[in-house]
Amino acid sequence: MTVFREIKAQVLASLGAMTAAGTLPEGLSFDAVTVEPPRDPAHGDLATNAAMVLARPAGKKPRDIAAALAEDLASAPGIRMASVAGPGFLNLRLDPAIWQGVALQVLGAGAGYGRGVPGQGRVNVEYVSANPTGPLHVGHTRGAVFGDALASLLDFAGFDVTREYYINDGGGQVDVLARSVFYRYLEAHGQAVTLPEGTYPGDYLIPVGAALKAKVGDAYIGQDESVWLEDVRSFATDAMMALIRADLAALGVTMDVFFSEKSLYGTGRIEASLTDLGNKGLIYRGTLEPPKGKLPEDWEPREQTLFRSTEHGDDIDRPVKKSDGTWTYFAPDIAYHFDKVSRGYDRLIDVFGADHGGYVKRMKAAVSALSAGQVPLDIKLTQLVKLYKDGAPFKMSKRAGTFVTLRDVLDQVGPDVTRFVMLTRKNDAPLDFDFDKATVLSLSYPVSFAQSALACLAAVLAMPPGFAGDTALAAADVGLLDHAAELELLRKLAEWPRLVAAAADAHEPHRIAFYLYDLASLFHGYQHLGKMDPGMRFLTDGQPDLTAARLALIRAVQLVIRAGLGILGVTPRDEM
RNA sequence: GGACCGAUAGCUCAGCUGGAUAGAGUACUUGACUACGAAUCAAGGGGUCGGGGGUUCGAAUCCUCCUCGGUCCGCCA
Repeated sequence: MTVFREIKAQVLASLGAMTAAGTLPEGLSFDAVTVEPPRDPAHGDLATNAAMVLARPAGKKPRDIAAALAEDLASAPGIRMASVAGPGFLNLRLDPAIWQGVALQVLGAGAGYGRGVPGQGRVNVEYVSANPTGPLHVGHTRGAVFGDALASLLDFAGFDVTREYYINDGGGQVDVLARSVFYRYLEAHGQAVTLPEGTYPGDYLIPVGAALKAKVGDAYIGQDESVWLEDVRSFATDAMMALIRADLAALGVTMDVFFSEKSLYGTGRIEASLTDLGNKGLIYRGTLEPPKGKLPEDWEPREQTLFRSTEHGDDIDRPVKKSDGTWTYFAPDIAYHFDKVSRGYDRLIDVFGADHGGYVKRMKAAVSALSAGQVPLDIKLTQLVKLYKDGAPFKMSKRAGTFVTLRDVLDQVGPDVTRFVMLTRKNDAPLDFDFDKATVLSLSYPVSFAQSALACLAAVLAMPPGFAGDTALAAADVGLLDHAAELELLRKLAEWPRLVAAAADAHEPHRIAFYLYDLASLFHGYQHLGKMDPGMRFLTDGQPDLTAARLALIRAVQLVIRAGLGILGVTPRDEM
């Protein structure tokens, strides 16, 4: 039972009593009633808007309701004072024991403090899903970090999470990859080749060509594409996926499932998913309206096989077959999501780059249709990463050789800073990533801030003989924690479970990062008091009870910071 | 022509899904350490929340119309 739920229950009980006493009319909904910490701590520990949201339906003045509620709550256990403020806020000041008890709650739960109860449901998070045609670049990194942190957050919140990568190995781009590797293969045999336009020029394919030579010798030299294409494609795709997995591992990302698009072809699975839609009357032959505005030169109306996605919220119907009868890219994606739905997930999450924004509605429409509206799909778009160097925008170009890979970023700033920087903002806001700030000024980044708090905590907690162990600390007299700074820290710790639940619900891992920053900041302030005033040091000579209480508090802080960094995938460091 | 996302302090970003006087970091100004880690702390200045209209007790947040920036719009995935 968290503090917030406890007090909210008190408020609801009082409202119920007021209804029974006739102060409030019967049948009011209390759904809109919130009990939250006010923005300005001077207003009290908690505030409720009950009077204001009930005023209109009850036909009473907000301040009158608030006054009556205050009277009823004044005698409630744990509430020291209730006062009406502003237009009808009811500010509550709690018995300090309520907050002090939080330290013991944290110690009791240990690393699991704030963790949601298991059994929230099965959720599939698909992220990265970069084409297997080259190493990950900086744009993929954001999706990777975001998806990974979101998955960890949901896991912490009590969901059963699958982390999944969709390998786009079924389209034309892997044929291009195969041909590119074939040229490198010829090169490895000493032939002078110039890479034609439209192939992948990257150096990373040179060793793949050499590896192909080592595997097949000269068997493919002079042979027609029909002989080698399929084998080289498969060989090259495997090589690229090995590269990508290594990149992900360097970033600290591990997938549970790699799902191959190719596995959907020739097995009847695409057909089966479209049959399912067909049975629901959502597949038809038809001709799309030409796009408004600039008309493609070669536009002519053509009959195609279409998915009636407008039935499920899309703006126009979408083709699943090209005019030549082959599948569009949308068709295997439908089959893939059909597969995910049929694997029994309660909810699906896709993390896409911003360039897939136009794809969201049709994918949601497909999942809505395939699952008969039973499985919600949330699509999180990560906006582009704008690179800066020396304060100026840094252009990424494959041709100019200024292509910034995930490896480049990791080599410069390391995985922890990369992750934290990318997580200290919302996924749908653009991100400016400055190499200089991340390198030269990386110390001022929040990650270091949180890390330095951890280092300090570890140093202090390692020091005192006789206080080691959470069981010893759990016996501390936390009633001694009555300083304003201590109560502020306790209130922040009390928020953690609530924050985790809200962040998981909103699919917003960045809230964790900001919370950790705030918590570390409060800790630094608290720690500093000891520098000014010897009486405020953690280890107080001759006062073992006070020392134990303060160690219990900062041990709780340590546990929460570690748990939070764990969710973000940042390595907690006890030494800087 | 249309869809989606963004616009908050000089700069980089939060703002707990409608709450009270809009907050951090950074930069700037001022002050505080000879080590329980200054990789820190305290204080100060800095804002028409892109603009107009609307909804209500109350709007940065919701609805609507504009402006600017980004992404995308049948046979690339």
